[in-house]
Amino acid sequence: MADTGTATPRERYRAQIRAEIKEHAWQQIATTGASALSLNAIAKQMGMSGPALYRYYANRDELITELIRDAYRSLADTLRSTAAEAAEGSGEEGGAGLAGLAHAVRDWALRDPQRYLLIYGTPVPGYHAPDDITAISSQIMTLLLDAASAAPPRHPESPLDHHLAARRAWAGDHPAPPAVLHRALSFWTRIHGVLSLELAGHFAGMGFDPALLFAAELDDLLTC
Amino acid sequence: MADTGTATPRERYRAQIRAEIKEHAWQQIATTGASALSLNAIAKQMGMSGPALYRYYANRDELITELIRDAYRSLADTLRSTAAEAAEGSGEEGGAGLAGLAHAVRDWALRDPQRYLLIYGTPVPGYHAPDDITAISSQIMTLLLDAASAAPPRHPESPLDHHLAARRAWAGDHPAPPAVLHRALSFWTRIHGVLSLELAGHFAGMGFDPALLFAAELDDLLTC
DNA sequence: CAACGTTCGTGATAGCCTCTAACTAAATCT
DNA sequence: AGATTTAGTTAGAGGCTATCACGAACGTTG
Repeated sequence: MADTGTATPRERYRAQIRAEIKEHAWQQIATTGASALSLNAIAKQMGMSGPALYRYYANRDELITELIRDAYRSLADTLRSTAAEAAEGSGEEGGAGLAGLAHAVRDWALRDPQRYLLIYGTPVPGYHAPDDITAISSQIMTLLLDAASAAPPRHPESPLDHHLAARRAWAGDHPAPPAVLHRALSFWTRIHGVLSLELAGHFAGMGFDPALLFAAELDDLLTC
Repeated sequence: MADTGTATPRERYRAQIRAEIKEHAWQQIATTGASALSLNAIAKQMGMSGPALYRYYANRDELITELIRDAYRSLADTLRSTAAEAAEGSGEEGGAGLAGLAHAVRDWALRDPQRYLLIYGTPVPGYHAPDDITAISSQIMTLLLDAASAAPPRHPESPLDHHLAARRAWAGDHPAPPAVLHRALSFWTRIHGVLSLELAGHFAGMGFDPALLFAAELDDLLTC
């Protein structure tokens, strides 16, 4: 994560403490949620006094921003390697790429639900992510567009397709046709819809298996 | 909301103060999010000292729970009247009910995004809603099932349908066939997926019109 | 090696928060 | 009118974020 190879001992020590702080932060977020994250509590857990943490993070926001950045990076890495494996294994099996990405996202999210919700959950109204984070999120979008390009479009072009064709700046310089832009967006929203309701516990008392609903949603998305 | 007709003056005064507190709370939530809700700040806004509020709400959690309850009630009322209008206007126009509900949900959510996110956004890990709130949420589910029943199933039965047929307790005593249970769940997850990403601001920098994506998603949901 | 500047961690402190407790004043009930 | 319930106050405990001044450890450099 932080290259501890080439640096002064002081910088290596500093990087290690920062990493240790983040570990405690993740642990705390996993159990109490991001809104209850306490720098003070982390400091106590690490055996030092409260204000000491401010040597490593200027404030609570900066720590949370770095957690968000790491979460995005982790998701992007996961999806990148999933896409690479899919491209290697089967030559061009339309939709297998998207299915692989879908399951990779769900596995990643279930591994630490609060980490997913830190990215895609309720945002704090004032917060604006720095540019390098939005860059990672557009890397993720590119992966989705690549996978969506492999699956052939099945629908006649919708009014949305024309709209997207004109406003395709968010796709960067990706050469996907309008139908693929649409397909990637729809994939994103549908996966997020079923997954976020599961993570938020809205299926908890209902008795059915969320994995089956996810699979059905994915199947419908790919074959319909 | 609270029946101020039949009660002692003291009870009416109390109910009015509680309502006033909630109004300030909603205002605060709309601008700073639910996690930053401060009883102290509300008290100051109302011109009284901090601890005075604890005469009306035992603690912060109780206030937030009541806000969640009111939000659910408001959404349920909105959808109920939308469903009633749809049933009255056009006799049985398959899918018009679902489309009406979808737009009603979106309009309701856009009117106060934080109110939607209070219900369907990131939950506090420890929190468990009281029974009367889950009762309202199952009323909403019943409205969805009613509307979904009107639209004929277009798909062959999926493996999920069998699963849902066996575990239909969450549908209460609703006589919907398995395909309709599936349809209602899919409607919920898809509407929530596109809507929650919009409300969370994930489409903000992308340039396209979220309303068109919502409409396309709804159209695909109904016609496919 | 010794002096120096940098960095780390500390306690003290301000200001915010939730929430409790003791007390006063007002309204209601008998 | 007197007794009781209730509303609101201040004081304060304990938590939090964050700043500041200070001493102690560290690395570098003459």
